[in-house]
Amino acid sequence: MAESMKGLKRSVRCAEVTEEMIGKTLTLMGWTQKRRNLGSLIFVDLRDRSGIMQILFDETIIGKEGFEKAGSVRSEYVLAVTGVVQKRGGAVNEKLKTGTMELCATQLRILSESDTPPFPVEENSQTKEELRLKNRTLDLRRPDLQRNLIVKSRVAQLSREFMAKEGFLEIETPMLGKSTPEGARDYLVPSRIYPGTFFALPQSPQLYKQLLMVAGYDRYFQLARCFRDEDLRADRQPEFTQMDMELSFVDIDDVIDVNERLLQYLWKEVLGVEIEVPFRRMKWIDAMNRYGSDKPDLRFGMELVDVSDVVKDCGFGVFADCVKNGGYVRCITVKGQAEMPRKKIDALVEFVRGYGLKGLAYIQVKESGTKCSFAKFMQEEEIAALVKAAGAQTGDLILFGADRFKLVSETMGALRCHLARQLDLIDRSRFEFLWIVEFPQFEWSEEENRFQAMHHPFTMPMEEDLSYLDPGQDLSKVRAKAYDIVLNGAEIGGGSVRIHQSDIQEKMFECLGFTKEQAAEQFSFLLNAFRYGVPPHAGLAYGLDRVVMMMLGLDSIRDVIAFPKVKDSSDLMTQAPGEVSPAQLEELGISIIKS
RNA sequence: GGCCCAGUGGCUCAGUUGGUUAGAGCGCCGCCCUGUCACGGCGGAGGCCGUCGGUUCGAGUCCGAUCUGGGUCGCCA
Repeated sequence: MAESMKGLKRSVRCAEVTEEMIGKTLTLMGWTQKRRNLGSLIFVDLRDRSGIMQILFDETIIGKEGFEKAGSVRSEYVLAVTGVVQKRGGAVNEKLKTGTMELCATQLRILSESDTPPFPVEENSQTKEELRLKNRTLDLRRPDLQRNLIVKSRVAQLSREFMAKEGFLEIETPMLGKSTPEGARDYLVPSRIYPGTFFALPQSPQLYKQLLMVAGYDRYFQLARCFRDEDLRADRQPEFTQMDMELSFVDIDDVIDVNERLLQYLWKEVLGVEIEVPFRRMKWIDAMNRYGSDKPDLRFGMELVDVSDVVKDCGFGVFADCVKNGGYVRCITVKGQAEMPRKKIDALVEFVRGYGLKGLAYIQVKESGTKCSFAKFMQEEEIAALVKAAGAQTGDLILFGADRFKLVSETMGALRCHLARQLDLIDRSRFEFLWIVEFPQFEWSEEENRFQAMHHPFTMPMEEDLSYLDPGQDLSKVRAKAYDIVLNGAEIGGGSVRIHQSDIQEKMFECLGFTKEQAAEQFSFLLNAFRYGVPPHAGLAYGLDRVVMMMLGLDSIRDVIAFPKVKDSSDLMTQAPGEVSPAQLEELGISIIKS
């Protein structure tokens, strides 16, 4: 039978008991982690979000009735225990903060009983995530998830403090907005007043924060919930939080400066880690060439080498033809892996095929001689030239890919990361921050057969490239004043200097294939606002969840979100999304087509 | 939408080339135990192997489909 806590007040959290409290009478409340019944002594590990405190039940002290009650306690029962803090009679438990002490109970109340939990509530759970997510409240009791969410709370708190000190105002922007054509799929919310019309949940507060700059708020900051109806990944949820900011009268360096100091502050305060500023900066094109990624992991080397020039006239048709057709041949040298067995190499070939690369050629620079997978097409000197160009030494394995720029670069970049993980080349304790700058303004969309904005249509082109900002020019030459902040191979944030001149904005829409009418229809509110005096402005947004995930070295974003969605964007715990009543649908003027 | 991995008692797993009553550890239940903290001892309950169909004398084990979860490509301005 559950008892009331009437008349009791919790003194401290379980692991907040200190040795100074020895001799004092305290009341602790929490969940039963473990019960050890020795017959005439019962030990209970009482747990709350602070940690664990051992409770001792001794029949000679608590009496027969209390002792019997203690005997009925099971895992996850919620207890209120009053007792005296004392040194442990037995050995000290080094694993616990409170391991030298125990609470000798004089009174016990069972505030709530518990069914036997479907899986153990413990750190480093081995239980399948599906079961944990179905019982998320139990899962959230686990110390590692509690730590993650506590860190996230602290990051949010410290960011607010820091930004306030820097003169940023926290201003909320709407959740119910207007659907915009480019970008991710929107989550839509039907309007009841105007049947057939819809609000869209924000993919980011982008336009609102620009309007706040136009309105003169100067420096804006917000922890903004954002929504994107796209497929999930280990580091991507449809619903996430941006740490979003925008500044007026600034250029790139001002934004970078304040953000480097913010990150430095967070890492110091949360992890006690000193990170050096300024961070390295790398041009997008260099990142693609050297790492095959716009978010390179700098914790290890194994850079890509372009050997297109070396092989353009070689006998191996795959390589030579690729280069002749405007493609590239790129390789990575894997130190000390010349003896990698065929089976493992085949697995790597399978890996790159997943990215669309047709194959992987290789050279094994062995003690006994060089073994080349395409030797029959090559002269010996040609192979030697390749080995030299790759910078390989005896004992190394060189892997080659050949294809269009983007495909071969990104695939070899992915292979680089894959191998680093497989060969355990990554120092998990390091934090390698990096700014990627000078992104292309436009990206060619095969699907739509037109250029699209790589960042978004409000991003300022680099001044020196403005002459190319014209539908008649080669738009691929335009670079953007955009920047991403990358940490250990993950994009944790990004932003740009925005266009604040209507003529450039109009050109931009023109380049993206918007007619004047379309632009006006979609963005009239922005364009109107821009008629009345726009300050130069720039901003940046972090994925808060991802920042915390990287901070803690976690592999899954679900571990920093209390109630995450699973792969198909549903919620295993609430079963959302769910059907709604016909009456609700009718009110909204919506009919469902059953397929 | 494609590809890959997993699905066996409450949990984590093992199940040999398809062959008699499907195993282990933990957990759970009962009894015993004064210093445990992975407590210990004794005893016990609990699964028809995600689902459907097929091959076979016979399937957890082979084949097909499907469901669920994970990873990934596409997608994510």
